[in-house]
Amino acid sequence: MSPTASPIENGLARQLLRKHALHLTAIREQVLGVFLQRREAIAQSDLEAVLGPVNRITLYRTLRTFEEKGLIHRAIDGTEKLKFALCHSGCSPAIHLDRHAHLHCGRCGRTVCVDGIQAPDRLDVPGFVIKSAYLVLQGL
Amino acid sequence: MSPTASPIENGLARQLLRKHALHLTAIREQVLGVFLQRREAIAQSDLEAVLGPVNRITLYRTLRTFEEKGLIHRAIDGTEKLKFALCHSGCSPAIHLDRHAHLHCGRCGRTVCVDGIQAPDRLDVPGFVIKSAYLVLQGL
DNA sequence: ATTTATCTTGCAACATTGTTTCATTTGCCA
DNA sequence: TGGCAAATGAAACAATGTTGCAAGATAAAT
Repeated sequence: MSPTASPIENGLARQLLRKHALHLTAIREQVLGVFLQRREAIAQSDLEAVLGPVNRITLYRTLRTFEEKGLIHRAIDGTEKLKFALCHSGCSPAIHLDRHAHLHCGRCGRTVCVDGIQAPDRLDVPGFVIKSAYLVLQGL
Repeated sequence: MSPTASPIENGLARQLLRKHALHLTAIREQVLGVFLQRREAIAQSDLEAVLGPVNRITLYRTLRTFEEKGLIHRAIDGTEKLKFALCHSGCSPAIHLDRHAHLHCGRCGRTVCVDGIQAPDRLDVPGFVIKSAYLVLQGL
């Protein structure tokens, strides 16, 4: 029994996978389960720690596939680690709306999303078209 | 003759190094010269491309030293590459003020700083203390 | 100018992460 | 259930991050 398994998240995970035309496999369910449970930015190494001995390459490709299909997106938090976070409803495979703030804690290393604070969607810089915006706040 | 050498930048570079109690060496002058000349976020691989055959480890440590001493800081631009940008006057070795916007161009890959746009410095999230804030805008 | 203490460099070596190819296995649908 | 497309895992390699240590360079004192 995985420490992250839960009937509710598994159901949601299956729904999501089906919705995005992805095969239902063990790792995908597990990974998506973690994202659904802990609603924060997660790095591949975090997943490996939680899920136990999973294949590194498969996990790598699982994340890329999820990103490609629009289930998750990259979450910038100022660390060197690449993290991913669950997409909200506004995301499509092509365009990721990620204007909300990412709070990165320098102490615990976690990164949580705060929807209340938004990055600006307009700029007075001519010739620059915003595709997406990130707001990263470092603190404790 | 390095393509990045210029008497003005060299002078500034030496000043900066002396100010931060760092030994004056060839690589440090060169690296700082590039930062001074191209005022945008630069990755180690960019520097290697510009400077030619320099020692990878030395360059790595040069950047870390500069960061540690408060000459440069990490610049987040949403790519997986770690980039650095020159510190402004408001930076100290301990605290990097980096509230201004980073515009990252998905086409040319460059990241430029725009001081006019600032990330918020206050939050209505209790228990979270902002140490630094980044605003990343992706576009073209 | 020489010496000396300290900082800096470069080599070697290793860890981690990113990435592709290809054969094999698996999930899904008719 | 059979077949096709998708997904996995092994192997292998590239790129990047990181440290210890000996040798070399710098700055400051003599």
